[in-house]
Parts: sequence; structure tokens; C-alpha cells
Amino acid sequence: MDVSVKGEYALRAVFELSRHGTPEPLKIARIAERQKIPQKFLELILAQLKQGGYLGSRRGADGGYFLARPADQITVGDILRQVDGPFKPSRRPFDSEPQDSPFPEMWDRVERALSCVIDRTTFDDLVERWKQKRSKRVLNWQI
Amino acid sequence: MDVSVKGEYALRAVFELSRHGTPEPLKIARIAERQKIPQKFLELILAQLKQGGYLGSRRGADGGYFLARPADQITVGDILRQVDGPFKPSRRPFDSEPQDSPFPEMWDRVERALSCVIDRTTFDDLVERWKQKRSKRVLNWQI
DNA sequence: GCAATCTCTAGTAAAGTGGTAGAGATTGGG
DNA sequence: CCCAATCTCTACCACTTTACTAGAGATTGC
Repeated sequence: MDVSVKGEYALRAVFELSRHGTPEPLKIARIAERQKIPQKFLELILAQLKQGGYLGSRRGADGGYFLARPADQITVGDILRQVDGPFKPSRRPFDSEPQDSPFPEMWDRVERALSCVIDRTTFDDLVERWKQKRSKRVLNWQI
Repeated sequence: MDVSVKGEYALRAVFELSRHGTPEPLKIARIAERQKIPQKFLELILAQLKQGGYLGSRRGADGGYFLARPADQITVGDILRQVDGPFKPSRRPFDSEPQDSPFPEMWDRVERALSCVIDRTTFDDLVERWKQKRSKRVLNWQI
């Protein structure tokens, strides 16, 4: 019941691309460096995200990755499901479980509660919150 | 981001004990049979739940396991955390993550959303819901 | 053409998952 | 007091997943 390191890397990479803002591609090496992610591992993750339609890329000199759609149309849930597979709190209905089990209903509640957060948080939201936090810090620092 | 089979087994076992109701111990073999759980695996799980203070046991003929406290004082979250370890959506703060990351806050939201379900659902609730579902089914069946 | 970049296929060590095996400790009943 | 039924404890194991690493190949910009 946790998120894989791969999932976190994916989130951080997409956040980095969202923060970047411009349609200019960002190099894998740059993302890896800024987010402290092993580069060769990140390559696989980014390819998978491109495969899912969330990112685009360009090869060659001045190549790199970029968002395939606006940051307010990519959610945390999208990315997590793309790299870690569909979120399934239980193989439901559990094959060997008696038909009148109280668990499927509970797993539905869990899934809905989770969805309320991860499927409604876009990378645009994350960048906004990050900007606010940073500006507050700078403010305090100047006083 | 899913629940282990072990976690589900643990939930089903505690549900079985809660449904049983009486302070009479229930044998491992009986729980295994009724919930279709491999017996030797279940033994380990029950020992772990006893270790956590959720169950008690008695050896010998007429031995078995029983709830160590009332079913309305054991939550789904208790059991899941006991067998699957503490729920950690992220090693927070991520060591190599820049200090002003937007993720810790989001993981907090996730954790709170999840907690609203699993830490507020007691096994008494589950038994109640199960009884209601069953009575409805019987009603339909008689019409 | 050449250097910088993404892309594709493989491999791999370590940990986690989902069990199984078997001997030992306790208890209740006769 | 002995025996059978039960929990308990330690060990083992096959398989999968995780978190990477390696290296050659395909594109692109200059």
C-alpha cells in the first residue's frame, strides 16, 4: 500500500517539465540532474510516459522531452497509473470469497477517497502550490 | 499501490472472528476453511495479529483464536498496518528531493483521505453491513 | 559527417511475496 | 498421567517485482 520509487520519479519528472513551462524540450540529463534521478532509469520511465500519451519528445541535438498536453490536463493519478499499473486495492470480487462479503464495498470507498485526491490534483495545481510556497519563503527571508 | 494478499487474508480472518461473536475461540483450521485461506500461511498471519495485540489465543484441544478486544475497537487500518507495515506513500521528506517540493503536502492529503475510510471502519461496522446485505437477499429470495 | 540526444533490448542483484515443512510447546479429556 | 488436538516457532523456497545498469542503434541539428 505504497507508491513505488518509480512512481515518485515519474511524478517528479512530470513536475519538472510542468514547471519548465515553455514548449522547448528539456533533456533527460537535465531532468535527472535537477530531480536527482538515475538517468538510465529515468529514460525508461519517460519512454513509458510518452507511450501513455502524456509526453512528447524530440531526438538529436537540442532534443528532449516536453508535455504532450497542458499541465492542467494531466493529473497525478494519470501518471501513477501509467507507470505503476491500475490501482486495484483488491482483485474484486475475490474469487474464493463468499459472495456476501462486506469488503468490495469498502474497497470502493477507499478507491473513491483516493481518487478524490490523485485524480483531481493536476500538475498545474502542483506548480501553483510550489510557487506560492516559494514566494512565502522568499518573503520571510527578506524580513 | 495495492493491498497484499496477506493483508486481505488478515482482514477476512478478523472479520470471521468478529462475525463469530462469542468469546469461544475459533480454530485456525475452521477460519482457513471458511475463508479459503491456506492454513499454514494463516497461522503466521494470526500469530502476527496476536503479537499486535488484536487477537488472543488458547492452545490445546478446544483451543483457537479470539478477538482481544471488542470488534468496534478494531479498525481495518489497524489490521492492514499490522501485517503490511505502516502505510507510507512516500519516504517523506524524500532525501534527495529539493526542500520546496509540492509532494509531501499531497501525500498528506492522500493519507488523510485513506485514513477517513480505513481508520474509521471497524469490524463491527463490517459485520453490521454484512448482516444487512444478507437479510435483504433473504427477503428478495422469499418474495 | 559528426556529435548530441532519444530509443530499444537485455541483463541483474536484492528484496518482497506467497507460500510449505516440520518439530516443539500447551492444553483438555479420559 | 498420557494422548490427541491445537497453537508456536524456525526455517526454507520458488517465483516475481523492483530498481537499476549496459550498450548498441536511430535521429536530428549544425
